[in-house]
Amino acid sequence: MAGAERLTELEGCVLGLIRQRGPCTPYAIRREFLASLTPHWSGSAGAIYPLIERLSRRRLLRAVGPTGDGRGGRLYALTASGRRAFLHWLSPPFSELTLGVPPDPVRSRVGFLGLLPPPARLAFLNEVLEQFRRALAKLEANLAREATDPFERLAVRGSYLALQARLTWVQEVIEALPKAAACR
Amino acid sequence: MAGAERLTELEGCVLGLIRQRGPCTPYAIRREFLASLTPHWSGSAGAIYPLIERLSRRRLLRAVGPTGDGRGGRLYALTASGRRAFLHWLSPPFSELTLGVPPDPVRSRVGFLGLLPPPARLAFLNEVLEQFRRALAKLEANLAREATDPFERLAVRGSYLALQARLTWVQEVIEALPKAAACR
DNA sequence: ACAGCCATGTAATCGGTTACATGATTGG
DNA sequence: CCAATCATGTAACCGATTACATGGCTGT
Repeated sequence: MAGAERLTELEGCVLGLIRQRGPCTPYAIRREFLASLTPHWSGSAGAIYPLIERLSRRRLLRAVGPTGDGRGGRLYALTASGRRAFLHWLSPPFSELTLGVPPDPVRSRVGFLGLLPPPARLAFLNEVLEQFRRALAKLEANLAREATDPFERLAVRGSYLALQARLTWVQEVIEALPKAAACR
Repeated sequence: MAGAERLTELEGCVLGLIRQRGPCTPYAIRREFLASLTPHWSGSAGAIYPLIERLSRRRLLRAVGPTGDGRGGRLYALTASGRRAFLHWLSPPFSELTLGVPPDPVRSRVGFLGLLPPPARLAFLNEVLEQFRRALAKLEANLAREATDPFERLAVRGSYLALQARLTWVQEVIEALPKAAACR
């Protein structure tokens, strides 16, 4: 059973994108990440091209033809075992890392807020609040505009709700600020 | 200006922990991550010991004495520039990566849910739902029990709300399932 | 005393980032 | 036609992971 090792999160996403969109060039994949709503993956060439190469050597991807634009690029598609590997990545059971509370750099910092001089705490929180509001507005616009795949839409809705939850939480922290300062 | 390069997320957290708890051994730091509510950092020895070493060479940490347990371990504390670097990490302005929507492997997968055979979709979502409920209960217990630093508490509250938001979102996805299946 | 855990590391590997190189394509 | 951008890569680096090695401490 070839290529049966587990997939990275990024590898799973790339397989999924190619499966959804049909045969793709590496660059088309890159663009998805470059335009992505979450900044977590840079979509750097140094990530994508070697990844495609890797998955090709594992026979999960296969070049299925030239792009035709004279740049020597090629279209890649999933093989049968690629489809299997993708479905396996997509389906339960999931690891703790998949299901657990995702990391949030703002949350980490709030945990250390007591180490900031009290006046700076409110400044921190207000700054975060404003940025969150801005991001939320952008997401709203995005949700209103695009008519994509219903599940992609639901995923975007997920980031919207996540961001909204973070926002109300920050408001809660602001309100708790005097009390927190007192009990230090 | 020595050691003025940016800190990793993990480096920032380690500095913060040592600042909060006072002089620490590397292993004490490891335990924090091993017991952490979010599984994102493993707290592996191979991450922590070299990190402490790195920050020491950058003069952000300094060994301030032996542990006294005869194992040759040492207690580390922040230097003056360590405190500066930490405050800089902790304060605005923040990068896009810090403020943006954090990654969520479940969310990624939901975006590809249309590629799963329809009966498997509900199974996926129910599994996630159950796991989230379980995790939520654990977090509740944790919030009820521990009387820690108020800001750490608020951070835990943040993960609670994040998890809760994910849960209600999954329920929303379940309800949207028939409609989504129809419009494929 | 000895088994098992605590604590401190090290080595190999791996996936992703930044930065660079190169040629094709396109717009003014 | 020439500059800017598109597209395809490659090289060096870097931080974190897993797995391993070693030795002190502790409970029975």
